[in-house]
Amino acid sequence: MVQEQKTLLAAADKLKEYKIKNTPQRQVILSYLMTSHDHPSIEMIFNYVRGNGFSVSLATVYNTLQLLIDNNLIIEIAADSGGHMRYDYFEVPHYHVICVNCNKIVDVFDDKYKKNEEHARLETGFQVFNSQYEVYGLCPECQKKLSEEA
Amino acid sequence: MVQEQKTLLAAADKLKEYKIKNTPQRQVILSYLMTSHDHPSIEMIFNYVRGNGFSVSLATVYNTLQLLIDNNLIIEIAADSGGHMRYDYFEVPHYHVICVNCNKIVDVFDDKYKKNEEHARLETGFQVFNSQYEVYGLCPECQKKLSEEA
DNA sequence: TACTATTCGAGAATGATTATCAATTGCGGT
DNA sequence: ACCGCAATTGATAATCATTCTCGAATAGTA
Repeated sequence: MVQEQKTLLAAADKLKEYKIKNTPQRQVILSYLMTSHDHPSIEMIFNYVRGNGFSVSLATVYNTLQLLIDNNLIIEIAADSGGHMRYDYFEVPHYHVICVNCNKIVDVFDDKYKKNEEHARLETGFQVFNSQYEVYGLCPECQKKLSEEA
Repeated sequence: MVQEQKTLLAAADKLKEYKIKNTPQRQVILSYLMTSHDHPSIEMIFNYVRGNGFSVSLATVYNTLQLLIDNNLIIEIAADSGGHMRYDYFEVPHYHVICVNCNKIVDVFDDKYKKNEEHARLETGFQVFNSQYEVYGLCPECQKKLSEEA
């Protein structure tokens, strides 16, 4: 069985696990998010689905992503200063380091920041579902580029 | 001297400190963010400025906020599921606990989460400017409301 | 006070997101 | 395996937050 089919099945399993009705569009979108590590934008997801021979509309991409967010399967990242949201599968907790110059997003797989969730619960009385941490700065490439310009 | 004038002067000082040209609009917007703890939206800021007898346009509010963000004086929070950004003065590090039901934002003044910035720097080589942490959950009021409905 | 670069502001333009609704489809029950 | 129906899809229109434009007004400086 080829890799593509495997990840489609893995996505189907995940949908069943979360009691989300399975459709081809949802399967492809989720499998893309589960395997890609490029924090895609809406547009990238839309193109990916069509590029793989499935029909899809923008409305469906938006609806599906909202559904996955509501189920805490993915998170939304406000990285792009151009107002483009980016999406990321979030089974394994990690945080994002974002370049304010080129908008690159780097994953750091360390979940220490999650420890604050318990503190937040005690402090506020909230029932906590999730949390996310973002670091903003200049990536090594942009540091070099900008120092050369100066 | 009345409180309002004091905070306007404080805002003017802050602008000078950051070498940002002082204008009435910027002074009022910054002073509002410095003193209010309600994480206002664009619309709230716009109404506040006009309501205090200053002329302002939406474009100016957007421009000013972007300027303050670029100077790390304030941060942008993607709290409102309706796509409304919220803004917060960020001199004292703290994180936000956000209710996914009513969009309420609660401040928690604990900067432990900031410790991860050093880790991010070592891990990625980024030059780190800032970081923010958000916790998502249900506030006590919405917990009660939703359990009564069920 | 005069100069100049910067900022302001009203409205237009843009573009991402949401709404609409008829046609289609997944899926539990028979 | 088939039915029936609730849920989903998708093309398009509608909405609305944000950005752009550019002439007028203004802040800071000498």
